[in-house]
Amino acid sequence: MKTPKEPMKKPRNLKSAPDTKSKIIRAVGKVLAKQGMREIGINHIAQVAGVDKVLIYRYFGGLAGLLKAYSDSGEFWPTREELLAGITFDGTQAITHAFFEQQLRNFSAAIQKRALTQEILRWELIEQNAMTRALAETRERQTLELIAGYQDMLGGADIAAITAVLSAGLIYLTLRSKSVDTLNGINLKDEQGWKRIEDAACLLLRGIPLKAQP
Amino acid sequence: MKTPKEPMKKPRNLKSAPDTKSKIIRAVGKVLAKQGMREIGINHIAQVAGVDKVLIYRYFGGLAGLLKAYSDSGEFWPTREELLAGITFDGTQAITHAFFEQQLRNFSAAIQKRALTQEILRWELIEQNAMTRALAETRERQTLELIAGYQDMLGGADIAAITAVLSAGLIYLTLRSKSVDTLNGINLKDEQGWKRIEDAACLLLRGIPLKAQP
DNA sequence: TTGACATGTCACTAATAGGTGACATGGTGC
DNA sequence: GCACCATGTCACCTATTAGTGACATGTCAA
Repeated sequence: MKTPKEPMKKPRNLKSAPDTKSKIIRAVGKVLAKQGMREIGINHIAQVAGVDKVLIYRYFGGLAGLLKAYSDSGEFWPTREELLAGITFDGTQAITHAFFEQQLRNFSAAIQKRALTQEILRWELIEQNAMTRALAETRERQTLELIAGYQDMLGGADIAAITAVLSAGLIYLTLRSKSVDTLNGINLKDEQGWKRIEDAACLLLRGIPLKAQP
Repeated sequence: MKTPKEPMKKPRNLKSAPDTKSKIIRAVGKVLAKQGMREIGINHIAQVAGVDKVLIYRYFGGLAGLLKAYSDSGEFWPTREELLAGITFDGTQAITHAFFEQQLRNFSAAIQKRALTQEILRWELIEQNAMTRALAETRERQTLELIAGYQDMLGGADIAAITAVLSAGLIYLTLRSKSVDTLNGINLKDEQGWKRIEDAACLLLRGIPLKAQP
């Protein structure tokens, strides 16, 4: 038996629902970045947001709705511009291996700096929910758009599969780097080790046959 | 208030500790394979094993000890023989790209058929515990041994990094295939899609410079 | 035979999870 | 002024979690 508190100690701010909703959504990001998916739960989010959990049910219908709302709220994947940074390509030159190599290095850097994205990628491996599904779809669409333009610049190689293998490799090594220091004797926690990895990926890239220049 | 049961309904089998221990350890594998790491807990394991959870504390000291015991109990990683299956190599021939390609395909198949290993790999991305640490160490040692012999057969390429990238790619795509149907437009749930992936990886492999034959 | 020990059963605690019902309060439209 | 409704607070529920203490019973050694 608990002794009831004096009700209404804090006067609520009326008409503050949008503010409250945003506090809740931001709390999802906070928890995800700091503790990872394991700590995502109604009670914990409510506590971090400084909000009563009942409001999560009222405003988002529950955890699933909240996650969906969260996934609609931010930039979780490298943009096309980010991937093409440092590349001058006007569409008229012949495509070179260096063109792909730069994108690969940009991709690697982009993934590594997004701690939140890494958490979401981890989550996607464990379970499906409204959020992971929505994000995966968006990503799939963006990637397909990007690589569609490259297919006929190659000498018949399967650009989708090549991209899949290499980006998967970089993603996995990035995710793994949080929980382990070295893999195959490579230090995943310093720049030197990552240079080895990216260099290796670029070397592999050289196996792709490009279309002969016209 | 619960009504106390008649004590000792089931007569216990005396001297059955080894049997009980084994039941508990097997339960870890069962739960891991069927429900994944999320369901690994003292209560659940005890229930699946059909055993009182107190015995887990007594015999293994808790969850950590149990996981360590489990990790010592099985084959979770492809053996050297499995990787080299279908390859005839007596150490005297010059090494070829086909040699590496076959190993890559063997590795891909080996990972894909080990549902339990996949769960453990997922787990390693989420947390560290006695079990994941022990398994990762064993794996690291085996891999280093295997590739050490290859380094000087190559024309100066970083075999450790290349292996890391490609196997990481295959692992990630395998793990991802449980929760998603297509990635980059590739169907991860049928053989055709996996043929595209393995072919792409083999194509990449062709970028590695081999040592000129003497 | 007796006593120590290994094995196993059960009841219990404390913490935390997800989820719901009741209610106070203040702004808004009538 | 009055009734409605959005906002917010709180107390409660049931399930499940990890972990511990108490005790019954069969086996084995002395």
